[in-house]
Amino acid sequence: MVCMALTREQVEETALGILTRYGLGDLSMRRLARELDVQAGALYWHVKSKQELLVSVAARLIHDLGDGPEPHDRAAAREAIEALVFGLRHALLPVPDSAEVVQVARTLQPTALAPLNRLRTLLEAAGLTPMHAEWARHLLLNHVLGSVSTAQEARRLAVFAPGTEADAPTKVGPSTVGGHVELGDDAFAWGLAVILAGMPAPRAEES
Amino acid sequence: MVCMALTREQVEETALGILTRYGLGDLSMRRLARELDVQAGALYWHVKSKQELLVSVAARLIHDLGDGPEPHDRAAAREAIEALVFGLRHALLPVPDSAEVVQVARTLQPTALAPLNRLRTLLEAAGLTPMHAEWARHLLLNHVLGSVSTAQEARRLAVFAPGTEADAPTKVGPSTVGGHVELGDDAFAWGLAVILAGMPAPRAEES
DNA sequence: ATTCGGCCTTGAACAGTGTTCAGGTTGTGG
DNA sequence: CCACAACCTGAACACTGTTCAAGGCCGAAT
Repeated sequence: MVCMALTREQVEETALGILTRYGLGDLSMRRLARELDVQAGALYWHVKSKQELLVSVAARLIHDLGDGPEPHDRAAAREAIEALVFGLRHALLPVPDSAEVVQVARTLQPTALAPLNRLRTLLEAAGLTPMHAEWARHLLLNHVLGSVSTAQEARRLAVFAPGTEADAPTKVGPSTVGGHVELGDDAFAWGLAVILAGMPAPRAEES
Repeated sequence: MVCMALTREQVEETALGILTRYGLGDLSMRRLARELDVQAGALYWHVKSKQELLVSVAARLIHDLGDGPEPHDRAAAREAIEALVFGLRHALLPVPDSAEVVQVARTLQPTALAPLNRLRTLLEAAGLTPMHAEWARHLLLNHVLGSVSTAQEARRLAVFAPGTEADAPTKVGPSTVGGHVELGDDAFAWGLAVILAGMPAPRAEES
C-alpha cells in the first residue's frame, strides 16, 4: 500500500535517518517532508513542533542503553557506570550532531531520556549521596557530550580538508587535524578515569 | 558627529550588548543593524559572516581572563587553574547563551580564545605532560561550559514559570526548578574538585 | 444509499533568517 | 576637478519553522 497514512514512528525514523546521513543542518521540516513524499504542513499533525520531534529522535538514539542488571555491590556499580558511559559515547559517535540533539533534549525535557536517569541510580548504588549522584551525573554527561561533540566537529572539518591524515603514516604521537590535537578514545577514557578516581569514596558504610 | 562611519568595534560591542540583554535568539543581523541605525547589508562590509562575528564576541566575553602571574611551583599552578576556571564561569554566567557562543567559537577557531590556551600552559606547569594537559583542558572546559549552559537554561525557564522559588522560603536542601535539581556554585565547585583530585600527580620530579 | 464526522493532507501564506550585490553616496588625495 | 576608494542602501534570493482554511478520504449511522 503506497498510500498508507503517515505515522509518527515513520516521521521519527526518517528524521533519524536524515540526521545520520546528512547531519542536523539538513534536517529541516521541508526536507523531512520531501523524504516522506508529503507536504511540510502535514508533519504538524503528527508532531507538535520541531523541538519536540528532536526530543523523540534523541530518545531513539540512546533507547537501547537503558536496561542492564542491577549491580549488587559498589564495584559492580562502577563497572556498570563505565559501561553505560562508554555505550552512550559509542551510540552517539556515528551519528553527526547527535551530541547537540541530546543536549537540547536534555535541557528541554530531562525525563524523556531514560538511560540518563539510570546513570543517577547507578551512581547512588556506587555509594554517592543523591545530591552528589546528580552532580556526578551532570559531570559525566558533560564529558561524554563534549567529547562526542568535538570528535564530530573534527570529522566534519576532516571531510573538507583531507590529506592531513594520510601524509604522515609513520607518526606515533597524537595526530592533529586543522590545528586540533586529535581527541579520540584515549582522551575520553582518560577523562573518565580522572572523574571516577576523583570521586569521594565513602568508606566502610555497610548496610 | 552622528554620521561617523561604523567601525567593527562598534558592531562587536553592540552584538555583545544584544546578547547580554536579550540572548542569542534575538541576536540577528537585522536586529543588530537596527540597533546601529543601519541596513543589514552594511554589516557585511565590516564582518565576513555571522559566525566570524560570534567568534569575536566570544573573544570579547573572556578577554580579560588571559593575564596573570606565571606560577613558580605546582601548588601555585593549581591555584591559578582554579582561579582561571572560576573566573571563566563568572564571566559567562551573567550573559545569556554565552556558553553556546564560546562553544561555537572554540570549535570554529580554537586559537582565537587566548585564555583557553593559557589554561593549557597552566596545566603543564602543574606537572602534566603536554598531551594530558590538552586532555585536561577539554575536560575542564566541558565542565565549565556545561555547567554554565544548564544554569542559564534553568534561569530562562524560571523567567517563564516564576513562583517555584518563593513558595518554600524555609527549604534547606537543593532547590528545584521545573523538575531540575538546582545546579549552582556548589555543584560546579564539587565537579572541579573531583577533576583536580583525580588528576595524576607525578611525584618527585624536580628539575 | 446518503449523509455525517473524524482523520489526514494540501497549498498557500506569514514572518522571519543569513547573505549577496548592483548602484549610489560620501570623503580624500592627485 | 576628477578619480578612486571607503562605505552604505535597497532589493532581492533561497531558505527556515509554523499556521490554517480548504478539501479529500473513509468508515459508521441513518
